Amino acid sequence: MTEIRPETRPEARPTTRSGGRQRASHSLEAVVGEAVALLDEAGEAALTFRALAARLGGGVGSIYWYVSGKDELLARASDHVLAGVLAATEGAAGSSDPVDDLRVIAVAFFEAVSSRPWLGAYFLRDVDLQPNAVLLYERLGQQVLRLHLPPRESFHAVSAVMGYVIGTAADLGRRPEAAGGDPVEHERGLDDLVQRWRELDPGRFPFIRHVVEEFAVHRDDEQFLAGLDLLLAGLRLQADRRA
Amino acid sequence: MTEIRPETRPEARPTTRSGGRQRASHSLEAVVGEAVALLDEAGEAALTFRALAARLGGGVGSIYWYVSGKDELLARASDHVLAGVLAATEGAAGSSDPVDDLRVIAVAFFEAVSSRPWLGAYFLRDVDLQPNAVLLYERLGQQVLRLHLPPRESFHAVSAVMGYVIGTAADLGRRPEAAGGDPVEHERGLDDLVQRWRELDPGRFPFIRHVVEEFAVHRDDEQFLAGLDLLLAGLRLQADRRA
DNA sequence: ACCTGAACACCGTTCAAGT
DNA sequence: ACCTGAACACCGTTCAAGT
Repeated sequence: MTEIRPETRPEARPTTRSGGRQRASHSLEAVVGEAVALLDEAGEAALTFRALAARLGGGVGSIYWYVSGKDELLARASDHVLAGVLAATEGAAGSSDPVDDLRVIAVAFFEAVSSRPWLGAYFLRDVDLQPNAVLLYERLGQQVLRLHLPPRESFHAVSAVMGYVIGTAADLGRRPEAAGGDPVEHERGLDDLVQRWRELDPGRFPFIRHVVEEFAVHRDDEQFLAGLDLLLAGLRLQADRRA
Repeated sequence: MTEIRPETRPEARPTTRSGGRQRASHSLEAVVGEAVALLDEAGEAALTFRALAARLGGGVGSIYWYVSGKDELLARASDHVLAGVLAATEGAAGSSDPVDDLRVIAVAFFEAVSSRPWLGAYFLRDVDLQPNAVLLYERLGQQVLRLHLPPRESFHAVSAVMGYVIGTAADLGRRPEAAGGDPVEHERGLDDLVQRWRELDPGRFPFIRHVVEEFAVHRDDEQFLAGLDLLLAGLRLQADRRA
């Protein structure tokens, strides 16, 4: 996954005045960039106006000069990350199979969201603040366009892919290792759960008993891909029927 | 959708002592029930320990006798709602088509989550606190079991359906009318967006131009069903191949 | 065994005052 | 035009004190 992060950390530039006192100087880019850095390093709970201000080397109040509040900050942070997804899928529309291309974009999108559980909740909330989200929507859609489905089916197909990506990513991403939690402790908790599920009554829980060993060894990314491929198989079927 | 809510609002029972002073008396059921009522009436932001205590007619501290904190309260609230989904899908395993039955359960699940955007984030977070979530998972799984897929495919199929349901529901449910916002104002904002999208450059945004009129008239539930049917079509295909 | 509510350590947001 | 930081109105959580 391509990270969008300025090469030079956007430090607050202390403008030294003749005499002595310093004032920090920011920019929207610096505010949003540091917010994403804070989120990536320490998770959603760590993004505080006080913590962000400290990182920027200034006061809390100055952040409000650039964003109207925390909602807008997170909306912009979300779009900032999406710029990386767009960059990573720049040439993804090249293959002869539109569904394959759709898949590549969906995977890049998934990778960005699953390591950032907060992203899904703010994706495409405010179109004005999130031009990259609109571009990503359009890029997913352009692959579907090549299937020559009617508008209604085209709209539904892209909505379905986005819903699946965000839902699965948020679901898998909220596990401790994705946030700042201890992976070892998480692994132990998962083993405990598997052990208890192995001992469930097969009469009452035939399904869990049927899949528990798969659950024990599953990998999140494979689980995501398997479901995505079911969805895309359904889409292919629909496209073939229409053709 | 079937609501699980006690017929008699679980008022705090003031235990009158001879002499005069009263003390509220709660129960886990009352605490969780009132939490869900508060969430349903006024949204996630309204669920405050102070507001909940006032509703229960007691002090803030007493809530901590029943739950360890806000996370556990929301996990239990989530499971409380899921009891309704289970009740509503009690006889859903009766048809001759397992995928149809899977669909019925998924729809009931979707209805519960889309009107409660907070639910998805807490679904199946803590298996010990959420027996109904496990039962719902098992019930979805039992339909898949009838397709006689290998464990790995079975596991992936149920994971995919759950991911899609939660993702789409959270996405659609965060629109203002689902929370406590003004539906009229929301409608106006949507009209504005549609108008701006109609004027986008067709060279740069061919997909959005292709679907904008569908977007303008779309209904959330139909959008959900269309995507679900794509996923289920893929699942059917997989089951047929294996047979 | 269970309830109370003041107190604590945080939040996001505002705003008069600065430069 | 932009930055500052004290102040405000909230939070979730704790805990000594009650019954």
